Amino acid sequence: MRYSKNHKQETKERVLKLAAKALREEGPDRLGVAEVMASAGLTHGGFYAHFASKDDFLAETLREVFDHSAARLLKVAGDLPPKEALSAYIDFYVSTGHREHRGTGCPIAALSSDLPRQPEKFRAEFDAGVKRLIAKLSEWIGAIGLNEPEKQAAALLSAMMGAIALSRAVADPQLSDDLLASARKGIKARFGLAMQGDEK
Amino acid sequence: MRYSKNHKQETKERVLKLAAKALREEGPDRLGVAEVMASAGLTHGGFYAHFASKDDFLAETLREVFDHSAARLLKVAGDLPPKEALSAYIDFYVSTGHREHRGTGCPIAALSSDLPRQPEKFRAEFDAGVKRLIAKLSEWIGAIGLNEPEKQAAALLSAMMGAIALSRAVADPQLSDDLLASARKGIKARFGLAMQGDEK
DNA sequence: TGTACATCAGTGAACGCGCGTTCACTGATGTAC
DNA sequence: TGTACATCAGTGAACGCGCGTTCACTGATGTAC
Repeated sequence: MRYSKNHKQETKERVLKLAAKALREEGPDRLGVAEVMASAGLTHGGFYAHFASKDDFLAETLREVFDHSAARLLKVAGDLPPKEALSAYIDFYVSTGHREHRGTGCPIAALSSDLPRQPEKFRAEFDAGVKRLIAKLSEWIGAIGLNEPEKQAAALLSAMMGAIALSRAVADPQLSDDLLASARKGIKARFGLAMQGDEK
Repeated sequence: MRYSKNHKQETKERVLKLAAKALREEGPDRLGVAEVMASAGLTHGGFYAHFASKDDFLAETLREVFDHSAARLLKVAGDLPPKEALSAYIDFYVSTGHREHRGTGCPIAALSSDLPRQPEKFRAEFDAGVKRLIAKLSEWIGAIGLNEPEKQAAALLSAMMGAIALSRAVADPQLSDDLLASARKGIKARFGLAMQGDEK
């Protein structure tokens, strides 16, 4: 089966796109090579025509995930002035919608406790993604006049991802909802942001 | 080898104690039956004399972990008045010491992103542990006069566990340190608690 | 007090299974003539 | 324009390995006589 020039690359991108979702849903350990190839309509043998190893594949997938997340941030808050952007992103992040869609959400919230157990390549990609997000948050925080914006951005991110991670970890829906609402309120208050159209 | 009356129970407790550490370090999926038995000086075959299945074993181990965590909370802050207790516990939790010792730290921070992928039994044990901790935090928060103490306690816990989880997830030590310090500062400020002997 | 027996915590070989990885092969299509 | 050939993305059987689980067996010790 010989195909057009960029057929191979198209296949790889299709596999990566499917893997991006599966990685966040199942985590790096449970995500299987055969499974992700099958989801793309391929057999597992072809995997190594695209990736040198599962480790390499996971690192590439994580990069794809962070790229997509960064694009989404711009879509949600890219055109807004800093204060509104920060507020909109917090509302977008600390939400029941985000909680419910692990496969398309932030990889930091979905994979945090997997990271200490992953190989260096994966962790390096994770660090790069985290730093990119902190840089963006830091821009907004600096622009609204707060000091030590980088450090505050890191703390903000840890509070947001903690809220989503814990809201997914608990099985009790009432506790999960309350936790999310209360965390969002607390986080926004800390940055002097109003509650816009928020329940409670 | 017939032993004294409670020999079997002693063995089980020894296995659970070792598993408690391994569970937090390796996570429920990577933790192996044979491995934990070997760490107790036993062979894997004997495992099923103590546990009905790996799932049952994991749930029992998680309960053991939460019991130990609850005891530790009392040791750290049990005798203090509410405001000091809250402050001491936050300092204890959001610390580099806690970050560095996954195997003996809080299971919520160590396992959060594993939970959505775990069986119901494990998740039920996790919920029970989370609720117990929130109840304790809620007591302190209520006692210092803040309103909606349960919801605030849940948000507090999510901020604390997020700080530890992210500080472990990133590989860059500088970022990890800064993040922890900044998160601790923000969390304590939110609850009107002073920085006692804190760097910066 | 001494002997024979029953108990049962723990052993270790074996099982089926899914995993990541390898590799000889296939066969549709672009290219050369 | 038509035919022969080279290419190479993808196939599928096979590999070694570690996993959770089962089970016939062992042998030191408490108990019965």
